[in-house]
Amino acid sequence: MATPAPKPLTMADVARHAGVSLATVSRVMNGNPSVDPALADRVRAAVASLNYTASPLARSLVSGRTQTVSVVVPDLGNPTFQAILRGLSRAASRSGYHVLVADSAEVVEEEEVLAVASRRRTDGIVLCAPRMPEERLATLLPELAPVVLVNRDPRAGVPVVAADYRSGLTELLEHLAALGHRRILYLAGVPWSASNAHRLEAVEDFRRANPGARVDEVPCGVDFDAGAAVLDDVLASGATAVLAFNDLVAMGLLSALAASGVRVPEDVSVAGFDDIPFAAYTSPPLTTATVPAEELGEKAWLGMSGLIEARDAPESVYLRPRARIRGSTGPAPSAR
Amino acid sequence: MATPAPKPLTMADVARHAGVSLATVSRVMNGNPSVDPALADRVRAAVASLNYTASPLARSLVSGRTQTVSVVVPDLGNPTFQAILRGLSRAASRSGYHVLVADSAEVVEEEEVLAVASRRRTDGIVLCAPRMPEERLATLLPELAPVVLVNRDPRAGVPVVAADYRSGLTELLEHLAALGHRRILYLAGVPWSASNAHRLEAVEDFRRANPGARVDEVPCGVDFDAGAAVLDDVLASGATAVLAFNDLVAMGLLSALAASGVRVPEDVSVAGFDDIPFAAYTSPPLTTATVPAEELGEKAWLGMSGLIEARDAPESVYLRPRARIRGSTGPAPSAR
DNA sequence: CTGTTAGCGCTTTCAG
DNA sequence: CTGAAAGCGCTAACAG
Repeated sequence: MATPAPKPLTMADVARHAGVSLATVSRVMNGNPSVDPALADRVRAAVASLNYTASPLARSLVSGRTQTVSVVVPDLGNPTFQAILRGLSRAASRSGYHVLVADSAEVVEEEEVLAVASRRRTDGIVLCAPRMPEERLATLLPELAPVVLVNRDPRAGVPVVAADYRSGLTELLEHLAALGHRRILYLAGVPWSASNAHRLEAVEDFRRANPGARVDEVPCGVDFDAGAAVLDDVLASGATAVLAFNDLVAMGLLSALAASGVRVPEDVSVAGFDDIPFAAYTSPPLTTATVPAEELGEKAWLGMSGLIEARDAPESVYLRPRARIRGSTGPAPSAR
Repeated sequence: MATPAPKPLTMADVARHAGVSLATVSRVMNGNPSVDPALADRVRAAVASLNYTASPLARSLVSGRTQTVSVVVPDLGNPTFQAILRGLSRAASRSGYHVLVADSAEVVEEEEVLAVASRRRTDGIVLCAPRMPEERLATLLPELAPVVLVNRDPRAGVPVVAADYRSGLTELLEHLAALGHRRILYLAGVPWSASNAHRLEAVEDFRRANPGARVDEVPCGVDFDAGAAVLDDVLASGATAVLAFNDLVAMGLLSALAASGVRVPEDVSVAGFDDIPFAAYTSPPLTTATVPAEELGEKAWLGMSGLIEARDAPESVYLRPRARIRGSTGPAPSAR
């Protein structure tokens, strides 16, 4: 019963149907006011009766605009990027734009290839590539313009949308200090990522301001497994509180801790970062810093749309995470 | 310092540079063997030295293929759709395809508009529209072909990729029965969704097979809040076990239960559905049924790619969820 | 084997 | 105000 492919209509069909020229149809479809109302109506009628829609492809080819933007993320399985994509996608959609998404599967080389390939089919690209080395990024950028960077260090000419990880971690550190913790462990993420570097700055600030406290760093990954794998280091460190690189790591650690009978927060306090949707539902609920990832996505679209429309200057945006205190952090154990 | 937009090269530039005709460049770029190796090399050299890439837009216009597929989901914030998108995106990427994603924000009308608009820019569409009424879907389908449906009832001519919710729920129900539960509550999701209907069938099967047991249905939503909101109904029902529509609902209920001092599973057992990545990390860990959503995404791509290449017949795929028993379900309380 | 010539479906001068 | 005509950048006959 399947109709044998109702070959899509072209503008010529409409023109014929309405008894006007191609150009007139085009004008009407683009809302060009310089068309006789009577003719315009005839055209609209034809369009309606034929159920015609212009080929986006053809109009893109001539106009040079695709009404689409690319987004490249390292992992669609990461709640933070999911939220960014969601915010971006909904915002872009409101402006009639489409979103082409690419998941680089955490492979940096792939990231570059995808970005370039993806960008060629769209009007601009939002790049989430936290671990791409600065140099590569620098050479890549001209090829990608217009581009908005997410969670990278600021640079001339390219708007950046990022969370201020430094102040977020500072709040968390101070929260821990106020609870009496003097031995703190920071589970570092990807060493060469901007957000890790900023967290490290916060750690430095804190050390300077609290000479009596000690903060150690342990290299760690960025996901569940990484958090679970670092259990022994945590136990051996003698720290009374640990700051995980992100919520995923914290949750991995939390479950490893629970499995080995260590109580949280009685024996050790644990804090995450990002405030992903599930952070409130762990046991105990996770203390963390809220990163409004969805808003980052919206801001990224704002930046992108600014660049595309060449409206305003590409202004960078920094969102400030706030400490979100829940049950996984508590007073430092006195007896030690 | 920004280079003033290095207007992208065209094939004509390459042709000139290599001293050949447009057609020859095109042939070389498309790996057409009927080109003199010497010429071909000259062309390749020109392409390399100019760093030329063909315009995807132009080649799409003429070839009628965009190397892109659309995906429409009701909510990019839902872990199940996230996983589907991830699986699909990675699979498509391996075949050199791009993915255009649209989030309908749970608005059914929007779903149709997005699907149509989105589809026009791609070679096919994967539609996740669980709550779209059958009739609307039926009229929409011809306009969208080729299309792969996710989690919908089978139909002629359109491949469907779905989880077998019925057998999944049956396993869960039997697990509960084996634990001695005789009063069970099912928190129903969207009434007119196929997956809800199938769960209801499982409930029916179970009632027939277990006349001594009682299963009641309570209408409910599909997210955290819906699960939390249904707390009073759960308490009032006198049920010793509740089957949530999905993990999100189960988690919402879990936290509401915890907040009101009801112990899980001692006082009441709770099971979810989907086995989202966080289900293992709730407290207690959530008993659920595993839906391999990422695999659904991969299969969806397989189906899509089959349709596009007109290779194999569009065979539907049904993945079978398995009960994943964790700590949130336990023996029915004896005293009641 | 290679170049010339039509278009793909639409926008946009440029005349009338 | 409207139509004819020239492309956008590329592919695919169709001749040589």
